[in-house]
Amino acid sequence: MPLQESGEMYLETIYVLSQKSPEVRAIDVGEYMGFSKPSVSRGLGLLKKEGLAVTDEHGFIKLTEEGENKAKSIYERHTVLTKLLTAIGVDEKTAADDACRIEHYISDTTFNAIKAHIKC
Amino acid sequence: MPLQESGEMYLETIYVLSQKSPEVRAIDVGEYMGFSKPSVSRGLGLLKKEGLAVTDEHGFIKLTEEGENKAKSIYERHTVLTKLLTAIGVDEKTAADDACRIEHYISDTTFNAIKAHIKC
DNA sequence: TATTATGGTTAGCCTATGCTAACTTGTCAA
DNA sequence: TTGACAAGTTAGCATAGGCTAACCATAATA
Repeated sequence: MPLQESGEMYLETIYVLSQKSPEVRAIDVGEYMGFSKPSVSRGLGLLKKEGLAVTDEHGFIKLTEEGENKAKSIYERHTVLTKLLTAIGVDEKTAADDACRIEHYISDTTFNAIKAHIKC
Repeated sequence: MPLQESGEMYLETIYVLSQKSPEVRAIDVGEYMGFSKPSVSRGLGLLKKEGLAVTDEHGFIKLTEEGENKAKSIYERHTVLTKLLTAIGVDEKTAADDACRIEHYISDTTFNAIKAHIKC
């Protein structure tokens, strides 16, 4: 099954948190996203079932190669969209918030067009 | 309750269809959206409960003033987003498809920025 | 050692929103 | 008049994805 918005958000959050510290726990993900422990537990379970994440013996969450690739591409969408929006005058915070929702819904075609456009 | 994506789509569809003909029936909405009759029936019921639509004695769907205003603003997002995407090189079809999803998720701030940007 | 705090899971509820099956109702033609 | 089709509704199923309550396990501390 392709990831839904929810799954993409968990993936992206794990990725972002692991940039700051490699020791990412479920509780950190929940805190960051404002979700309860059980929600994270299930969300994470789905990522594991899809082979996108694993937890090591200490309970730290690691993305698999596939998971990391997906997370990176989602995160790239996030940054590119944020750049596009700030470039046309949207404030930083709103741009990031909107990008965070939009990032799950644009096609590759559109994403590539935006990326090319921003480079100009 | 604020409308969800689903409700916005029903509203927009009714609006679009009533531009072509004022006699819009639930079955037409379902056909246009590719949804079953019961789905439309429920969706429409929600719009009625929110005071956004009514059905007349012949079963034709009419938007209330509030419903029409909302529908217009959603549709405007759709057209503006489509324009933005085609302007940066996305093909017509993809632009419309993506706009159709994104339109429900952008803030007023971002929308206004895009509108202003396009006018340049 | 016994208690408590922390982190994770399980069970089960709720809403949104799609679906099918089956019913109702109204119109129209044989 | 009756039978059939078209449109709409009702009942109930499924999935996604939040939540709380309650439980388990491990680690830290009195």
